[in-house]
Amino acid sequence: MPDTILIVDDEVEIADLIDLYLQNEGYATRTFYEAQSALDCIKQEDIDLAILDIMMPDIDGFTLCSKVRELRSFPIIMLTARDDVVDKITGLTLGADDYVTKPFKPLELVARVKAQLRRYKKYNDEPAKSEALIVIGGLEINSKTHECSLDGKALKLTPTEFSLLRILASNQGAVMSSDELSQEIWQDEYFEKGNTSITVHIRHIREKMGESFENPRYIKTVWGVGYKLDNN
Amino acid sequence: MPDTILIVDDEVEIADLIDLYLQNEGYATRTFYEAQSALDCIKQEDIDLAILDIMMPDIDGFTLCSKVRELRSFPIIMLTARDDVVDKITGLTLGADDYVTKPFKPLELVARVKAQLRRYKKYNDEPAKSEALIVIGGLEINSKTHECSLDGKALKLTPTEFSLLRILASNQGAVMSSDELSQEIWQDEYFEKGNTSITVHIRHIREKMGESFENPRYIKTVWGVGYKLDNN
DNA sequence: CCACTTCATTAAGAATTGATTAAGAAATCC
DNA sequence: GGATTTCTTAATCAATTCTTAATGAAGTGG
Repeated sequence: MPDTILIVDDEVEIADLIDLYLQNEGYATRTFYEAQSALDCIKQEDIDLAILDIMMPDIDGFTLCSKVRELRSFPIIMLTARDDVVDKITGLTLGADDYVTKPFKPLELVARVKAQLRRYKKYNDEPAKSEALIVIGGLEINSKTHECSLDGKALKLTPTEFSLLRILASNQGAVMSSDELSQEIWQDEYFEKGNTSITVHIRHIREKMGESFENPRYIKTVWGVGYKLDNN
Repeated sequence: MPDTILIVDDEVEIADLIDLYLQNEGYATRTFYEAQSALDCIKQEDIDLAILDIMMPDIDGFTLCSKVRELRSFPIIMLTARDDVVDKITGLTLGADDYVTKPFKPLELVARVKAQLRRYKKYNDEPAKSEALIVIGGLEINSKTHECSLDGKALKLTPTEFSLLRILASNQGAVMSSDELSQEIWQDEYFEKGNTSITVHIRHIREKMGESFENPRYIKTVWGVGYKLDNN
C-alpha cells in the first residue's frame, strides 16, 4: 500500500504539479486548494505526510500546521515563497519538519518527501537536517537559536562557519567531500565559485574549537575524500 | 556503466561543446539538434538526465520539458538565453530541476549535472545505501564513514587502498583482473596510466591487514588471472 | 631442470592533496 | 556612506599518497 501524501496549495498549477510528480513516484495523493477541506480529510483518512503552502487566502500555513499537529504527528513539509528566516524558525517551532522555498525544484521536493518518510518510519535513521538541536559529545549546535557551544562554552561562529559545522554534524560520521559541502552550504550559487574556501573555513572552525589538524577531536580529515565529524 | 545524458539544442556548436565536456567526464551522451528525435530517444533509451535549450525552432524547451515529464522523472536542466526571472519560475513550475543561463561556463554546467545526479541518486538508489556496510568475516568496510576494521581493530587505509578493498569486497569471491580493478578505481582516467601499481597497493593492504602472500586469510592471488577476496 | 611468465617486494621521487597565511573583495552593519 | 566583519582568492608550504622501476621469488610448461 502506497503512502498517502496530502497537498494543500491555493495555486492550482503548483498543487497539480506536485500531485503529478508524487503520483509518478507511486504515492497516493489528496490535493486541496484551500485549507478547510484538507483538515476534514486529515480527520477522516490515513495520511502519511503533508505538504502545506504558507501563503493561502483562507488559513495561513502556520495555523494549518498547528491544527494538523493537534491531530497527527506525520511529517509536514512547508512551502514558502521566499527564503524567509523568520518564517523558517516560526515554522519549525510550530511543528514543521522541513522547508522548501518557491520556486522549488520538483525532484528536490520529491527527495525531501522520501527523506522525511524514511526518517519517520525508521526512528534509528540519521537525524534530519532540520533537527533543531544536535548534540555530539561536548558539542552542541542549535539551529533554531543559531548558537553553538563546546563543553558548555559558547563558540562564536560566522554564518558560513555555522552552516558548515551544522551540515557536518547533521551527517555525523559520514564523510563529505568539499563539493558536497559547498553544495549544501550555498545551494545553487555555489557553482559560480570554486570550493577551495572550504578548507579555510574548516581551519577557522578548528581554531575556534581549539582543535589541531594533526590531533582532531571532532572534525577529521579523510585524505583524498573529504571531512567528517564524529566523536571517536 | 556511465550515466547517460540527453542534450537538446538547435545551436550545433553549443550542443557539441556540452557533449564534448560531458564525454570527457565519462558520461555517455545522446545529442540532438531538434526536439522530436530527442523525444523518440527518451521513449526508447534509458536516460539519466536531460539538458534542454529553451529557444528552439520546432518545439520550445518548456513544451519539451513538459512532454518529457509526462514520461520520465529524471533531472532536467534548462538552458536559457537571458537571465529571465519569469522564465525561471515558469520553468521550475513546469518541472525543470535546474537552470543555466547562456553564455555559461562549461565546467559550471558539468558541476550542476553532477550535483543533480547526486541528489537524484541519493534517494532513488536503494542498493547504494545497503552497500554502505560490507562485512566479510572479521572484515568490515563502511563506505559512508570511510572506515575499515579487521577483527574490531581499525585499519588506516589510503584512498586508493580503500577503494581497492571495497571493490574486492563488494565482488566477494569473484576473481578480478588488474585491468578490471584499475577500471573500477580510476574510471576513465585509467587509460592514461598502466595498472602495475595495483600489486603494490595490494601489498600495502595485506601488510596493514597482517596478511602474508603465502598464507592469506582474505585477499587471495589467483595466478595468471587476478585477485579475489573471500573468507574461505 | 630451465626458460618464461607473473607476482612480491622495496625504495625513491613525482604527483596530489590539505594546511596555512595574508591580502583584497564582498557583504553587512551602523 | 564609512567602518567592520566576513568571505574568497591565491600563493606557499607541508604531508600524504601514488607510481615507477629494479630486483627477487614463485609458479608454469617444455
